[in-house]
Amino acid sequence: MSDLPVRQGSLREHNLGLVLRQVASAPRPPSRADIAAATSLTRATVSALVDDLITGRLLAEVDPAPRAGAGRPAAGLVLAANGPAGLGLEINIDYLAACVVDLAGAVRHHRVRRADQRPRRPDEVLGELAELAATARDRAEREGVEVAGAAVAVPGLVAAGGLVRLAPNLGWRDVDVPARLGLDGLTVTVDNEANLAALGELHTGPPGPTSFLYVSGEIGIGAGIVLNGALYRGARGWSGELGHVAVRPDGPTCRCGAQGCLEQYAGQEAILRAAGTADTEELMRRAEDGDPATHEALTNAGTALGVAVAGVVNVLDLDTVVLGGVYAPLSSWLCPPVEAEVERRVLTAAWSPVGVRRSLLGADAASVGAAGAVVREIRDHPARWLSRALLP
Amino acid sequence: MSDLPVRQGSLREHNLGLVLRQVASAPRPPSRADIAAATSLTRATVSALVDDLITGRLLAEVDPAPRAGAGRPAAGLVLAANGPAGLGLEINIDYLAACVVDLAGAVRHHRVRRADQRPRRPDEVLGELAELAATARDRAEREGVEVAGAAVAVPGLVAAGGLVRLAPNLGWRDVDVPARLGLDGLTVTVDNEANLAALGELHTGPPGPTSFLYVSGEIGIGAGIVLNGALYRGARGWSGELGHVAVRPDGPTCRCGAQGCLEQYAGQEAILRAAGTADTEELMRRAEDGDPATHEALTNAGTALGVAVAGVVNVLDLDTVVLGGVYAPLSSWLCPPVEAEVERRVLTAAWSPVGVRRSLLGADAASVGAAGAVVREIRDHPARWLSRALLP
DNA sequence: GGCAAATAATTCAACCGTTGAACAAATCAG
DNA sequence: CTGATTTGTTCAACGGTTGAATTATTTGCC
Repeated sequence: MSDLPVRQGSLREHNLGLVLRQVASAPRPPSRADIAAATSLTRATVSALVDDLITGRLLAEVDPAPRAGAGRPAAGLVLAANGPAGLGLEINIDYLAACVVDLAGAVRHHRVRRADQRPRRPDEVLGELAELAATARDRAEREGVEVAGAAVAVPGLVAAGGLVRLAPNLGWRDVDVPARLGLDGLTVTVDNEANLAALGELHTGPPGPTSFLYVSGEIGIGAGIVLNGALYRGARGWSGELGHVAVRPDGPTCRCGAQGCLEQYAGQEAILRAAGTADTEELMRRAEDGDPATHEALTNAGTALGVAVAGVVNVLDLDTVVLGGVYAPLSSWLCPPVEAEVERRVLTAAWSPVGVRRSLLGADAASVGAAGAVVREIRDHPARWLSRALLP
Repeated sequence: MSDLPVRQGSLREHNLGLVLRQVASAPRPPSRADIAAATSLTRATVSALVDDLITGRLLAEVDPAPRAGAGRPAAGLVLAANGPAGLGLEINIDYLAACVVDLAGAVRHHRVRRADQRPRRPDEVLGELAELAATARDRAEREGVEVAGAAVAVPGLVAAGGLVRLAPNLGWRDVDVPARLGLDGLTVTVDNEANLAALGELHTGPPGPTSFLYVSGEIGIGAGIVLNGALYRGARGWSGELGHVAVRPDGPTCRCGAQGCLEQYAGQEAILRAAGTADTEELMRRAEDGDPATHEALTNAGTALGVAVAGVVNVLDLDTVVLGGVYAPLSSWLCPPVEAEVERRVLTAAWSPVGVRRSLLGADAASVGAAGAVVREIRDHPARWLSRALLP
């Protein structure tokens, strides 16, 4: 219940977004008349709105598709490929990533630099990330797309203004990411890695479920929660701490101080320890070779994960669970036990099944999701972009 | 992202609601000028909107409050006490209830009829509830308020259209409540008891937290989830099954088939069994007398509840937990162990505390919340009511 | 007691965005 | 070439908000 007054201009803002989303979700380039029919706006209104969107470089006309029957050929409308684009950045334990996604959702640039970030100081890390960002922006603008904003994915808790309150596995505390990145003139938002990955998953591929849990397995275990097509961030923005849900209340003590946290059973380190190896690549190989000890370790982790996930699904009534991060490549072994626990423990599972599947985007989910979040913001509120785009 | 077109009339609809909510949330009757200042609408616009709302019997003018200084006295605006009202009904294991709440939120009528509903057939129960509803409606209309709709609180899972899919403790399955109630001409909605109680809690007293978990302890344990001031119902409307969250994955078998569900540790029957009594009144007496066995039973139940609640808070980042149902009168003994577990297990609790408190409305939460939900619907979408009110 | 100042509410022309109908543009079928 | 058909634009009308001017009603002061 947004308690803001609504003036005449708000009509325009809303309907601009409506038309834009209509183009975005259409299976083939729609005509102005198609949009009018789909939205129940008038053709006159749609024409006026489309004119604004074309001059604002958000839409473009394409050659008329060959039509059957009589009538003037329709001009197809598509999201502009040379309009504004989003810059997505990711800081993770063992790599940095940058990518550019255009308004149509295409990944125009993507680069990952692998290195353990834990021994480095925040300034070093952010300096290198700024370099990655600069080259990504440069490449993109040489292709004719203008980077309109940036989003940074971080494995930690983020407070208002982009302050990283705590990133335990990086050893960061109270780091002001936007200030130290220094991307001049670009608005920079910072968000939890699981949140942005969940958004990436939400907007990738054909329209899927609009309420789901994205579980991001890394050193810690985070979760992004999408409810009714919108990311839920929590009362203070710190939702998704799935790794510290209790699986056994009197289990081993976690580094957070509590006992029996999920992280102690299904965190990356716990799985490696149980499987008797120190390397995820090696774990994958052993699992593929059918090593029994590895399979047992993965089944136990999946069972613990399933207990925690079932609790969340019981409370939130979600129909889909997506496994991402390091869980994605391991999903063949993790999904079955997770599914079994969910099936057993979710009250409503009997008559409405809960799907458990691996992430579609895999390791790129967070950076692509971050860039996608920037363009999605423009797509949902085109008026802001239009008023800014007309100044220069 | 509501994908509906916005026409001129939508402006009016939104701004009517805006003005109405402004009056509702003001500490004292505001003038038209006050509303204009608060909403940044023009005084001219506010006047026009208020005129519509007064002729629609949603607002009323009161005598000007004595003002300091010069100037024409302002006419105060209040929510109409003789306008539309909501009828709230509740079916619970051991009582039926009906109440009427007017637009201003005042409880104009309230009646509870205690009797064990478990041995009775749904038709009998709904027949008696219809009687209660009829007298409530009669009383209300004799006072000059028009009952505009009804909402029914049920301890079970409700599907679209008011079909009670499953109410395990009543022994109901697939009962079409609106059809069998037969309140002619009244739109009847049905919802889970915990959901409506959570709404009641949200709108009672001074504006409180907008994201919280309402825990309803009865024979089963349900939860109503309020996120950002709105009830979250889940992907299919079956959220809040807190009672079947696993506390100990290998604990005793629950009647749902799974093991170690919270209900087995903190359900009403489990508490009574552990305390060695069969009656809640007796339990209360023993607790107040300081009986050690009773205290231990309550502490153990509170600890189990705390483990489950901490998991939910970790995932959803809520700042408040409200204990309702039978937990409300027991809250003196339940809150401390719940708080202790939340403090220990919620990662962010260290720097942003989570409040645990008893329900303000107590046993009336669900019926009052149901009636409140009806008037809230009118308050949030006054245009619908206005267009209907002008017909007769 | 009368008058100026102050505040509340209403009136009215102007403006903005959508509507609906009329019209121009572009193609196909015969 | 002509009529049918569909797309897209133009334009007067309409609904809703704005802002300034006007009316209404009180207090304070001489």
